[in-house]
Amino acid sequence: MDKIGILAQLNEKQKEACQVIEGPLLILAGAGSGKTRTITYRIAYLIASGINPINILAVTFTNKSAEEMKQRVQSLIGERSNFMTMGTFHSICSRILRKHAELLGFTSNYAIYDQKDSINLIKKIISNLDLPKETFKPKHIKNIIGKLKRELISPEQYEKSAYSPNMLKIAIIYREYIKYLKLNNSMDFDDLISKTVLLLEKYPEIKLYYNNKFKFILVDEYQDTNKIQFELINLLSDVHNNICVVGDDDQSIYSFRGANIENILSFDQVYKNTKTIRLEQNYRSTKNILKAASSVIVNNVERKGKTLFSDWKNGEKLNLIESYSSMEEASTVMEEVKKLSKRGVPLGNLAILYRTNAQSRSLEMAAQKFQIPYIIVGNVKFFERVEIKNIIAYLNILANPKDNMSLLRIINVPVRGIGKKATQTLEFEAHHKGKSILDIIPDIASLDIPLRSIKAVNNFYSMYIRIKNNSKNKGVRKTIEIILEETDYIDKMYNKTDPEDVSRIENIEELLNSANEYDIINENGNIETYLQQVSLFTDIDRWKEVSDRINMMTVHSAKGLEFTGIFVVGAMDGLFPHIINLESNDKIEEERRLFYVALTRAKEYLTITYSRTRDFHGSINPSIPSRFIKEIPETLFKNKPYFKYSNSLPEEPKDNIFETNSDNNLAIHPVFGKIRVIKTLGNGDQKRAYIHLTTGEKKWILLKYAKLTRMEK
DNA sequence: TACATCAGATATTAG
DNA sequence: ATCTGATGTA
Repeated sequence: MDKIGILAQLNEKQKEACQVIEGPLLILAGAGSGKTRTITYRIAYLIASGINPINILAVTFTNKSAEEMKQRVQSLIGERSNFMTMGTFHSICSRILRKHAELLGFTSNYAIYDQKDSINLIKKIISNLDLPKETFKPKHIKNIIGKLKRELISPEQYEKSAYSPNMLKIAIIYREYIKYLKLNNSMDFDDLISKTVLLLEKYPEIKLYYNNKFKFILVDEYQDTNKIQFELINLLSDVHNNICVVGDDDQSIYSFRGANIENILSFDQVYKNTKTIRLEQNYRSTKNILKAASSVIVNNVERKGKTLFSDWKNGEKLNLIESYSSMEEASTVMEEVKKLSKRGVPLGNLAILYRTNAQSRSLEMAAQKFQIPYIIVGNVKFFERVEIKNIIAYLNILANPKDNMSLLRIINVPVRGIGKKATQTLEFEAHHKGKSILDIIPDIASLDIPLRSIKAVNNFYSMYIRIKNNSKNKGVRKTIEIILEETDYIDKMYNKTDPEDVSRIENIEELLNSANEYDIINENGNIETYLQQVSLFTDIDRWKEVSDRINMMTVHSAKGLEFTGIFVVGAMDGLFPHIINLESNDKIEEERRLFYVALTRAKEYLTITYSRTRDFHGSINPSIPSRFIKEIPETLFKNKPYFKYSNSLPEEPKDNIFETNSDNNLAIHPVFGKIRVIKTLGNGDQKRAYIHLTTGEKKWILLKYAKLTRMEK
């Protein structure tokens, strides 16, 4: 397709976006305004204008969207597009780092640690330093370290700025953490970007090389970039200044990952002579849905402000459904799903969106009860499942023998008689000598380890060597097969009658399939590149829209997607907006943006549901509808008035608080009917009871809100 | 060393 | 309700 053909398929604003080729360009693209379309056509237009695809860099939010964009550009201008560079910040950086790892004291086969790996490592460091893990919570420390890395603050700098003893301790943990990663030739997610920035800052010739390579840079979802990502793009675009960013300040939802909304809000001040284009025509949603979404987002103060319009029909009004419990809510949603499905909407065009992953449980149960095929995206992430991580750990030590973390993970998995004592000695010795554990295993005879374990370790080592030799140049799938065979993994680990185990085996099979796919696509592939690709893969990347399964995911995962029908469930104050973010206006505004993202995923049908009670730690708490629902004009709803129950908390019963004792534990519960109290916990406001329902089900309830009446035995 | 059992803490979102 | 880590037992 030529330039004219490309432009012919766009509206005026979109055309304009294509034709600004040089200099900084800010595209403010509202929800559903054809953003992806504009970006792909703009890239095609650049290439059609004679720009070499090799000089184009496009940064996307997920690997999946990079892949899709590549396909679409290719269908517009053909095979030439293969020479572009496209990917997420993390994947692009990991490719750059592979080339230059030596300059930073790593080798190109470095391993990438995910969140869990990092936290495990921090846990270990904290216990090695004999620090109390109550004060130094590993997850919290990980967040602090991540933040420091994103701001390029070294442990030494942090130490200098510390104003409390705990901060000094954290500086030490941070220092140890970096040391350990380097010793293991490993990087965490934050390193991928911050080390690339360091590389470009430190080596002007490398910076110049990439500036000349990536003469045209495009960044999607710019509202969710953070400081270090800004820095990276700034460094890469320094010479040519052809930087095009696309985003929507109303959809900035990743501040917890350091996303800085200021990046987009002040882009035109940072980059002089910025051309700004607003895409305000919405092609996705019906007028009613758009109105609802707009009336929510106008309540935010921190925004550039834009008005979306649509030529589409008004469409159906929104559905608002109230339930008593999360189970009832989930069931009602499934009934609605059946209705839409009967009206001809394929299940694959529907999505249920929720604020927290934990909410997927009741939805999953209801889907099973109603026999509705479903797919849950995210939650327990595929590559974080134990069975997958273990096999990946075997691959890791083949690719990067210095990776002690992976070695320790599998040295006794499946169990082979190498216990705590033996691994501790190995670890201590390796640390002492500044070597990796695999390095010192040949000297094991000289260590203070019981003979039985020495034998086991030696057996493990010779197995490792066998796997290493047999898998040379055999492809990833074959390598995994050899690992499974040599370790007798499936037989030793799993019992084929246990349904949990069956699904674990299925996951391993899925891993084999994906490895096979990798082998086919990458003729010159190897374990190292496979691992780097895989460790940056997410569930949304793996997700394939299938026509006959309903999609369930968090609102965050749904970013960038669209569906014919959307169900936003759990729209309660304290859940959405989440209780943790009620403390400040900034945070509530982000929750509101998140709600806005949820609503704007819908094309034709939008249902919002909430429940009067909320499950928490197994107990049931009262709750009220989300404040965001109240920001939607009543007239946009099918059903009104929309609060069946009163808008306040259920009244607290004064007299009927049930106290159980050993000789009388039967009661009548207002919701569950006849129950047996098995045990009670806590006191006063926190008193909870573990009850046995006549259905055989057991659960926790909060006594404070349960009107219970004593019954004779 | 391996496995069972129990107490205690604990869930926001995610590359 | 579920997960983790500590303790006890074979």
